[in-house]
Order: sequence, then structure tokens, then C-alpha cells
Amino acid sequence: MAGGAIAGGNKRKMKMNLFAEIRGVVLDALNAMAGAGELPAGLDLKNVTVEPPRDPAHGDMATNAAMVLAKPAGAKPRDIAETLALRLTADPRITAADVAGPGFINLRLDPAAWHGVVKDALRAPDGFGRSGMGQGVRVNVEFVSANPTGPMHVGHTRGAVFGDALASLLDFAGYDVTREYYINDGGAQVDVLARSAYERYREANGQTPVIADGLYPGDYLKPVGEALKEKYGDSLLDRPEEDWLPEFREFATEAMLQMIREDLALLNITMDVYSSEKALYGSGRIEAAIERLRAAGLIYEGVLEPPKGKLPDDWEAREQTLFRSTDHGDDQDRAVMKSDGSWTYFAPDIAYHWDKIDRGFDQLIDVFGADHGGYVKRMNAAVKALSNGRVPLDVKLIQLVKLFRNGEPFKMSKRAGTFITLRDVVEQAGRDVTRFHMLTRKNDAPLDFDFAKVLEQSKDNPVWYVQYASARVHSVMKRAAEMGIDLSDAALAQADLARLDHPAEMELIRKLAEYPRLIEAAAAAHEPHRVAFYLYDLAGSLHSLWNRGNDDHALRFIQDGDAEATAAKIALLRAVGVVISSGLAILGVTPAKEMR
RNA sequence: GCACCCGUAGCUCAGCUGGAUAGAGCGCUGCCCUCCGAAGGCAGAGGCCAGAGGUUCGAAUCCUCUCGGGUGCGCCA
Repeated sequence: MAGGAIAGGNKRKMKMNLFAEIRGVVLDALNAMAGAGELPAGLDLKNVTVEPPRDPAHGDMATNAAMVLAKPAGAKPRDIAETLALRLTADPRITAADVAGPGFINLRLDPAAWHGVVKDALRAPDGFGRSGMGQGVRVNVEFVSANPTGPMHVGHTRGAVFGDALASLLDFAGYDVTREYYINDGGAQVDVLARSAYERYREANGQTPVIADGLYPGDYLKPVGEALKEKYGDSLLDRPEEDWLPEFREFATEAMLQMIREDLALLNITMDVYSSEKALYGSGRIEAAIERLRAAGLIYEGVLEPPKGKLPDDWEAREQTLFRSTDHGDDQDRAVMKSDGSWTYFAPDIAYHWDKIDRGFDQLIDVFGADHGGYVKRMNAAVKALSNGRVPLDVKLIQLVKLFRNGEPFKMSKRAGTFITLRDVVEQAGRDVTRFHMLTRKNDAPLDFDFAKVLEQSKDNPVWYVQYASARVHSVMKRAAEMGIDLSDAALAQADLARLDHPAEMELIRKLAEYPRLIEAAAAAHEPHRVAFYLYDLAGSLHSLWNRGNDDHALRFIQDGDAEATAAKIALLRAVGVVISSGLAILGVTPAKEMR
């Protein structure tokens, strides 16, 4: 599975983030200043950052330390900056520290420090960019959670890819991640499924199925009907519903779940845990969860205000068991029990989230479709109450996918037979293309998916562009191998990287150096799409250097007659390959070795 | 009516949890290339970051309001 290539813990402290290292230098200098009485003791340094400046002319890195500390220290930014800059130049990696603008300190680094980034990547190809920020914190990522009533469609596809990539990203950042699927098998829709399957069962027995309005008409239930005939023969024909409904429900649900597993497998997604809603009923877990909330004074019997906008025709005031979600920012309290005494969907979901808390997770993430946005506040309220505020819940909403074919949008309709499944998408676009493209937008922005465009071989197709960069790396490596160059990472790490002195090469190295901090930022924000954008950017830098090699042969990776320069350049190329593979692994995409 | 998401170049979108002169692709304009280091390259024009206030050394980013688009709104999941 996607996580396989990058799984594993962080046994040792990573020392591969150059920005983090230099920030450490800055913090040390600040502490030294405090020790020398040049700054007050005990200043809060958490807002001190070391970042790449937007304008490369400003240097290699910049720190805002002087500006952030000016106020609490009661000093002028530039005065702090002058003193700090002086101390920073004592570090051998820092060749210049200039005060600029309102109090920035622009740092220039020794090229050897940058070359060290390439070495880091070669010494630990699977570890470069890995972070210890997660500190083994246990995170549960619940995603997909589609109703087990049919095959997965395009909408589910995006959520599936997002959730899986987010899980991989968090794993890479040092979290202990569990991928989980919540099976909505407790509600009325699985009864509908059972009735639909019954019609297919009748069909398999030679009768004419009656797909009444509201039943699932899909052909995918025909094999289920056949299988039911295998199992029960004609013994259940013309029998009252109570004779077959429970069995059919279970049978069909399991069949649908199997289909969903296969759909997910098409995307290389494997769940760690499947949790069943139905299993919560009768277990006492729901009652216990509600009692827990009641003990906290959050459950009461009451009557809700009618909705303000459009009043439903059949509205009438009824007393229900309500959860006081307004205590936690919701705009209305929410029903946990229907007026007939049965649970609402919300009740088992409360129990389910309590179960996740109970299993010891430190953080919960739910990936929902954007149409469930109204559900976020009550879920947050419930988790907050159930965990006494200990466990944060982050609900990620996934916006719609708009499908196009050659620029023509088409609407999906179950009845018209233009229903596009996950399988359709993967079969037509391919797994890697599908996965990458689904991550080329922020999760809360709508996404266009054009079957023609995602397969296009051009620069405006990010998937192709990144894969092409990967292919170019392999192509040169292959040729270098034919020339007898030792391409082992160990050998390349020994290359004289001082030979990488061209500005275009340094720019590429700087891009590589950003990878570790990008990972941390993306993981902290729960935004895997940033990895995709970074890779596109990195690929652009590589292509740019490559193109300059067309005119300036000194920038080509293989230098005839100069083994040392070639080794250094191949080392850089390999480092780029390492990061591309690493980033693609997080996205669950296989790097291309050649373009076809 | 209320809540949530969004509003950035002509178009599609990034923008590193508050940093310096806001970026990319497409499209447009102008040069270059016709090379298997191939499926183009370089450069340029293009912006009141929806609008108005506020917070502070500093705001596309945080707060308030307005406008505009999407989504959702008792006993469906």
C-alpha cells in the first residue's frame, strides 16, 4: 500500500532540515544574548522563524527574530538585529548576516552547507524529509466511509485519495497513523439494499424483478442475486419480508463491502480498521455514550425551533432527546433520538467517536463530503465533550469533482446510465494519474477532472510534468550506468559536491532543502495537496536546469572526460530523484522510469 | 433567515498558519529552436488580493461589517 514505502518510525532525531538547523543557531545566539544581558531572560522564542526569502537577492535565508522580539524586549528591532547578526556570523555555515528592511536578518550560507543537503538525501533516501514532529502521536484518519449500498463513484474517489495521502503524509511526519472506514450499515438504507437484492434474487430465479422507486436499480446487484440463489435456491420466493430481510441485508452488505474493498484496492488503498455502525446497536455503547453526555448536562428532552427559512410541510413540534451542541458553538441543539424512540444517525456516530477516543487516539481526523458541512459543529462538540477537550477533531471537507470529457462537462445520472464509478475513472485515467490529479487542488476547492486533459502530455498537466522529471532522472542514471559510473548512493555521497557551483544548480539544491519544512507545514495543516504542488515546482526547477544544458553543455549531467564533475552532478540528479520518489510515495503515485 | 466554505492576472488556481517588490500554468505579445538532452526554450505585458473599517513594526493571510458564489439547515444517513 501507499504507506508501505514510507512507513516506519523515527528512531533517531532527524538532522536533515537545514532551515531547522539554522533556526537552532539563531535560537542559540538569542539565548547567548540573554545570558550576556543583551536581551531580557525568558523571552518567548516560538514565533522566531527562519525562512527562504521571497526575493533570492536577499540571500539564502532570513530570520524575523529581531522584529518579533523587539516589543517584549523593549528594544529597537534594528539594535537587536545588529547584535544578533554579529553573533550569527560566528557559525561556520553562515558566511554573511545583513540587517535589512524593518529588521530582517538576511543570511548567506556557505555552499558546503547546501551541498550537505544533497549528501543527506543520498545517505538516507528513505529518510530524507522525514520529520519527528509527530512524536508518535496517535492519529486516526477516518475516510471514505461510503454507504455499503453500491460501488464507489467519483465523489468518493477524491475523498479516498485525500484521506490516504493525508495518512501517508502524517506517517512521514512521525505520527502513528490508523486508516479507518466507518461502515454505515445501521440505517434504513441497508434495508433498501436488502429489498433491492431480493428483486435480483427473484430475477435469478426466473421471475421479473420489480425495481420500485427508491430501490437501487444498479446491475451490480445482479451477481448478488445470483449468489443468493446459490445459497437459498427458491426457498425464499414469495415469502414475507421478515423471513428474508435480515439474512439478505447481511449478505448484500458484505457483498457491497467486498466490492468497496476491491475499488479501494484499485487505488492501492488499504484500511487498517473497518468499524461497523450496526455493531454499535445492542452493544450498550450508544446508551453509554449518551449517558456520559447526559451526566455532563448536555442531554435533555426538548422541542426544537422550526427551521427559519423554508418550513417543511409536515412540521409539527415534537419532544425529542437533544444534545446541547450549542454549548460548543453549534447554532442549534441536535436530536440524538427520534420521537419514536429509535436513535438518529448522530447517536451511533457519537458512540463511534467515543470509541475512537477510548482506543487511545490523541487526534481524530474525519474526511467528509462538503455536503456534510452542517455536521461538523455537532461532531466537534460531541468529541470535545466526550474527551474533556483532550482530543482535537479536524473535519476535512472534500469538495465536488466536476467531470469533463474533452472540455465538455457531463452530468452524472443513475437513471441515464451516465453514472461514473471509481472503477471507470481508474480504468480510463490510470491509478497514478487519478491519484495525483485528485490532489492538485485544495480539499475545499472544487476540482475539474477532464479525462482528456489528465492524460495530456504537456507542461500544463502536473502529473505528466512531474513524471517526466522522474523519467529524465532515470534516463541519465541509466546512461551513466552504461558508462561504468558507480551510482550507488554511498559512492555518490562521496562525490566532490563543491563542483556544484553554478547558480542554476544551487537553485535546485535550495529547492531540495525546502522539502523537509514543506512536509512539516503540510502535515501540520493536514494538506497533502501541498506535496503535489511542491513536486510540480521541483520538477520545474529540474526541467529548467535541463533546458539550460541544451545551450550550456557545462550544465549537463554527464561531463565527458570529467569523472569528478559528472559524479557531483549525478549526485544532485539522484537527490532530486530521491525527493520526487519520496513525495510521490506520500501521494501514492509510482514514479515513472520512462515516458511512453 | 441562520451556519459553514470560497472570492487572488482575461481563464484555472497556488501563496510556506502575520513578513520584504503577491506567484505558476493556460491564453496574449516578441524573439529562439526543428535538436532524440524529443514530447519545446527564453523574455515581456497583465493585480485596488471582491469592498470598507479594525488589530500592529508589517495583513491576501487575523477580527467586524457589506456585496457576490457554493453547500447545508427537526425525527436522512
